[in-house]
Amino acid sequence: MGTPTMEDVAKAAGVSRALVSLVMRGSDKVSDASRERVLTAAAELGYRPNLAARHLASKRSLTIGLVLNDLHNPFFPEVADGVHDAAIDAGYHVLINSGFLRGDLEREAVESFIDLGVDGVLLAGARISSADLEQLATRVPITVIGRHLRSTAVDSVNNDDRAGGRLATEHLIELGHRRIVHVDGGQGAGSSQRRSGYTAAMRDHGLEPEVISSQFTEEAGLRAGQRIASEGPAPEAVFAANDVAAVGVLGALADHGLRVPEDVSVVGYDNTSLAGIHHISLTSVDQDRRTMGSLAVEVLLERIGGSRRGAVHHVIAPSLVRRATSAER
Amino acid sequence: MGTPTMEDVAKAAGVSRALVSLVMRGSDKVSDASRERVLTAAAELGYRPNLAARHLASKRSLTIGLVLNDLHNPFFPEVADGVHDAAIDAGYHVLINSGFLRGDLEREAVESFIDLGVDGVLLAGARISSADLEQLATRVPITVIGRHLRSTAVDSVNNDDRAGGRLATEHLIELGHRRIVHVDGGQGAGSSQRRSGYTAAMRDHGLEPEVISSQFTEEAGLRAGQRIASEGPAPEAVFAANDVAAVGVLGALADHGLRVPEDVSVVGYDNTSLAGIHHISLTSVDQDRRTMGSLAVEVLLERIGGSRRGAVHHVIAPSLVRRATSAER
DNA sequence: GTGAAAGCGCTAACAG
DNA sequence: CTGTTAGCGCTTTCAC
Repeated sequence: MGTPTMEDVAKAAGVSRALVSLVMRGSDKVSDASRERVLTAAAELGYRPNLAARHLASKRSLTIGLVLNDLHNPFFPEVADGVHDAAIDAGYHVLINSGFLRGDLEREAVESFIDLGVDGVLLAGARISSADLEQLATRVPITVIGRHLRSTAVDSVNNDDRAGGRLATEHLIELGHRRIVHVDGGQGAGSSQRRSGYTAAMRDHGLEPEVISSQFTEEAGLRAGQRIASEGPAPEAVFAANDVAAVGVLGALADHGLRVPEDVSVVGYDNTSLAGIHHISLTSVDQDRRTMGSLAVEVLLERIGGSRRGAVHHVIAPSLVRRATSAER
Repeated sequence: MGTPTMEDVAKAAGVSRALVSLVMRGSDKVSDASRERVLTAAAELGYRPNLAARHLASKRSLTIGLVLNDLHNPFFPEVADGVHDAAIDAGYHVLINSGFLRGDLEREAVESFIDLGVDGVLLAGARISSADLEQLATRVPITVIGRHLRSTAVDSVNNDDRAGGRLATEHLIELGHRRIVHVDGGQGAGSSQRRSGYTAAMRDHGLEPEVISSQFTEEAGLRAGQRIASEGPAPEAVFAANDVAAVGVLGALADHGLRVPEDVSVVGYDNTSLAGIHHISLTSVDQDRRTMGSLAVEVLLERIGGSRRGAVHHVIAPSLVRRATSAER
């Protein structure tokens, strides 16, 4: 007879189906004796509630969808850890989808989460357009992690990328560097703020900003590094918009015989596990990803629960972690 | 009136609900005129089929669940890429869950996928017990990636870890090394086969195997490396059971002033993106993760479709990728 | 506390 | 080709 249903459990326990439903949902309007009977009957039959049916009837799924922009960037797994912790605590399940670095696929991922009936969606490192985001937010509560928003419909949790960009740049300036090139993150989340923090810090110190357009991937960092190393004299320092790109830059510099940090200092962003690897030991701007993930869940659940109307935008302060790739001139 | 339902579309298009259902499922038993009417009505209303309802009624969800053992290990995202490609081609959605390196959590992840009603489950790098696996397989089709199985109920796609272990070891032997230590992967998937390949190769060449028990994490590799570097004279070479652990070993060796490959050669396993990073340039055993992911989807869909009864266990050949961490003695 | 009845939005025969 | 009729397994009033 296939997998047991609530009906089967009710029959086995000698009660009505509605009573079983109450027990399964942990209601306190059930006598201990009945609860006991139902629970043992359910255990004996190996009964498990059918989520699709529950969801169809109740309009809630106790599930949130998490869209990660790029599974290959170690930044995201750590966000996912924080999300999981907080979600489990709140009794929610988490389902993950990858955006494969593409805004259109992110949109699709969100849509399939909506079709699936999740109660809310978390977007990490989102590259999706603001217009799409606003539109999707009319259909499901959305919180974005790691991207700046001034939306009234979508909540966000982020670090202060502008301050982080400034932090990295001023660190290099303090070390005595004057010609500092920024390898930016293109359309990536937070990229323009990091760039603007860099530019502002340079100007403040009477230095000329020099930006190379790039992407949040090692591949793109490598290409940027090759340009830096081959076109004219090498700069004194490079600030890459994230760790993954910084690693690409490091590789290109090494290929061209440039020593780090003796010839060129390099700073990254995110302080991912990559930066901590002994052989890389990359100076990087840290944002507490785990906390951001947990905070995002809280914010999302507030909106799902309807305990808040307006949007909230959390911004946490980044900090600089000094390692071996940056040194005095 | 909330989100539009099939009923609304039928009304707007002036047809029956069943006809709308046929159109939505892409049936060819519909006149072009009707199809057109239905499609435009659906588009105007912004109608999207409710997956929970569809699933409840049809017993199929066109969704497969992918459980990744550890989001932090770059091995898994690449498997996920292969899985996604093949699944999309077949018209299936993929949902991801992390096992957080724990067998019990993997089990839970599978169970929640079952509750959700996925058509099949893919387990990558599974650490779950065989007994649990067999039990779960009675409830949903399961294919395991990267673990050796002799099950008749669960399919698997794997590389030949024993051959890979031998490959790595013989590479080091050919380079003239005699004292080669193996840092193993503990309970990790494929670990015991890699170890046995190592042991067999050593014995074949009249060498004494030396195994240090460890894990598939950088942290564990670091500890193993510290033991190797501090207890007595350093070995001539180390074969670590995966890249992540190898990176830990590299860090520990460097901390102790040992040069790689001048003092010690190091080989990893998986040939992940980590191994290719310029500053690491780790010699490693490659297994084509992307292909494994795609193949696993094919195998799973065969079973879901019922086109095969018995279990199938694919084994692909690994290959060695030589880089800078291994050199002649 | 407990049971009966209605229905969530969709698919799946089965007639016409 | 199109419409009718039953449910899928669960939640949710609403009486008892």
